[in-house]
Amino acid sequence: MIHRSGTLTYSRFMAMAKRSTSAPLRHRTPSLEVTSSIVEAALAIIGSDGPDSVTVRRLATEAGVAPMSIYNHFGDMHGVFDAVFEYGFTELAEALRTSTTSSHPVLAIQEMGGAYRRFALENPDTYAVMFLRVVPGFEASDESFLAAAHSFEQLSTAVQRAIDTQHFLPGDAAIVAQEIWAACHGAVALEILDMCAFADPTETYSALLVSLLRGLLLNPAESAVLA
Amino acid sequence: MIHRSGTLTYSRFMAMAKRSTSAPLRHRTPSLEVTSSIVEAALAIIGSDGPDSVTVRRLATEAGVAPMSIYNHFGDMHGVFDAVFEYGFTELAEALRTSTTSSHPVLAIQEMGGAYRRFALENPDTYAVMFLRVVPGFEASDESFLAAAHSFEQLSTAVQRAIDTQHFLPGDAAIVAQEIWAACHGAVALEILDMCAFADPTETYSALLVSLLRGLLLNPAESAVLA
DNA sequence: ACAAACTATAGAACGATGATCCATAGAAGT
DNA sequence: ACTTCTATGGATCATCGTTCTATAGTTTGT
Repeated sequence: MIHRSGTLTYSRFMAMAKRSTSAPLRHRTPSLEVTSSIVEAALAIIGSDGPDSVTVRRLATEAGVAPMSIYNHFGDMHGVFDAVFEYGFTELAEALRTSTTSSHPVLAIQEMGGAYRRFALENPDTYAVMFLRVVPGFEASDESFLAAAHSFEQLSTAVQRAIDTQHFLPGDAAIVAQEIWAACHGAVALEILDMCAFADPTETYSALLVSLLRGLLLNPAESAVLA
Repeated sequence: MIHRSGTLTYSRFMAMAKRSTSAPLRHRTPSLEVTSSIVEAALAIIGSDGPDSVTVRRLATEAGVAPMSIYNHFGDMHGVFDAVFEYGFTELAEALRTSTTSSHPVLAIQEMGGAYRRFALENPDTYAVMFLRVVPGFEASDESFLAAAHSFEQLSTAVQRAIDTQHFLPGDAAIVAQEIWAACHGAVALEILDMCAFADPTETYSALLVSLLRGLLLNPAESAVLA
């Protein structure tokens, strides 16, 4: 019986070529590079073709690594996504940290909100790994949640400052920060999902920030400073 | 070589039993029931084991239907999820429509926000199909988006009323409704994803509604009526 | 310097998945 | 009653994550 062969892809060609060489000639990637090259390849695939396209075989090919190395270094595919998750939140924390140019506590939060959306729109698929359930069965590890918590702290301290300086109504900074985070996430998520059919996403986002911040102000009249 | 057999599940037992019967004895499900039974089975599986567990074979088994019927009726698996998507938004629209008991326009919106969260928490996995990207590659059809739009209209008309009665600041009702929707979705999404480590979700949600509505009020002092 | 422990390698293999094809036969419309 | 439609059940395909195997390159301890 003749097995019907599929299309001849480049990887198949390479596999056949390697098989035909008489000398074994295995190349071994240095141990320290393996982990980072796998994560970088994953980020590249996520960015170009989306998280669904990150398969063991393709990831190994694009990282220049054996499929088994993924299991050696990350346990399973979820481990790779966990690394992506953690990396994403590290980047997000950095983006939030460097976003505040204003000395005004409320304006600083507004700028932070802008940086949040910018990050999401620049890395929509990474954002989807972090905040949507695009990877079936994946749940972030405790260590990765620490990175997420670090992102949250950036906002939380800014909120605390706004409360301490009596710009915001007195209250629990954690709850207020969570309110702002939820609002920003919701707007960005709907935008990425393309569920803003009836309103311009950019306009909605800035309006939402202004509305929410106005509601949090001790003196709502102060909202005039919010551009 | 002895093939190591897996656990003997009920479906396996049934499959073996069927295979051993000599008479064909096919039963045919009436055409009209097939579609609904498939969707109902999908909803049942989603509710009990999550969207990932909805496979062609299991869905066919639990719906009492041949695997091919799924393709005959829905084209592919995405078609089934599209039906779930549409059904979910139909239910959501109904939940929002029947939620407003108050005659006060702003309180009505607040009640609607409560109904939104209640729906999401009662059907978290259906909500995930609607608002998270839990089904790889699935995108809702245009018809299903109409159902989603109908849900949005419930909120949009309530917002228009709050603007017309001069409770809210003057502005585009679509944008304001989108702001509220985004905030509610964001809070609920983070709660379902269990990313509210530092603040109680229930407290955060009601606080977010109050803060945002206060920011939207023509006279923020009126926010005292928001419980 | 040499031996042992570690781990990356290629490749086959397994079970489960979505999807397609097929001939048969029951249900529905004329 | 006859024709058309379509559900059935089973085989089949490619691809997926994962595991196993033997081999061999790298690192480390003595």
